[in-house]
Amino acid sequence: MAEVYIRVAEEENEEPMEIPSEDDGTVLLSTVAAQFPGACGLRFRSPVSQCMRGVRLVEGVLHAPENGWGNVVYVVNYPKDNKRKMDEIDASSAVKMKRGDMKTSDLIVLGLPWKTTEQDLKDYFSTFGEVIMVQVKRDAKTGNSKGFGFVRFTEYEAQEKVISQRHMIDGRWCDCKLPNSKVNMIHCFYLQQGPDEPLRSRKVFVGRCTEDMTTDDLRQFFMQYGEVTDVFIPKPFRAFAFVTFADDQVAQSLCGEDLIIKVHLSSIFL
DNA sequence: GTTGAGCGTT
Repeated sequence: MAEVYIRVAEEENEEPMEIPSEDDGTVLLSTVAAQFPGACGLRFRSPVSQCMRGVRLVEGVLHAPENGWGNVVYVVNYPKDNKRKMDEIDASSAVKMKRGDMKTSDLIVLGLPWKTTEQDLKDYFSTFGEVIMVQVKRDAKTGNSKGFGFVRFTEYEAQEKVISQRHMIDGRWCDCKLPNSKVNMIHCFYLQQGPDEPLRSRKVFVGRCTEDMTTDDLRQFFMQYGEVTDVFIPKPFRAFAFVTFADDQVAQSLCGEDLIIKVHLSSIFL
């Protein structure tokens, strides 16, 4: 599919702005967010059903509806009641993504041979990029290696490459990972909450479902509120479903709402 | 003087 421009506006009846697609016909959410800070998705009015429909969003990539993007005006979705906060989050993450200057982290190196020294580590990892720190963890008394260590690169690209593969170091296969401490920090960043806060639910209960509702129906419907990461419908039919969003705030905002889905009325609870 | 999933004295 060739590059096209899709028409996007804050509201249905407002002057649309043309946003470029990628070579494969998809549109990046980051491209939309560059013009509409805080955007979390797109929706449009189906010419057939006259209902608003969500645009499929998977990991930041917006996918065209069945018959292509067409000439309809796409309307920007914002996280409900949370525009300001998302502005800040998106701005900071967008800057990091665009400039490619994501900060590197120490990486834990697991499975090192007992004999491996820090010089060995530096020599090995320097083939991936500039190394700014290596450590081999040792027993304080004996000085024996504990069989693991840490490494840090200057370039984020080198870090990604190193994490993505296994490493043969001095005759043993080793793994490089983000240390748990950092993984927790990253989780907190994406969940927009502190490490001590109780986990906020990203999943809503959808009551009064009808048997003709498919997971795709529910996904299409709820995408207008934010990125849907999972839809679960119990089998056999039990008249309810669970919909999980990428953003817990979207889930919170839908709590208590009554929504018309495929003509029927469903009630939303957490 | 050993070992083989894990998570960092400064």
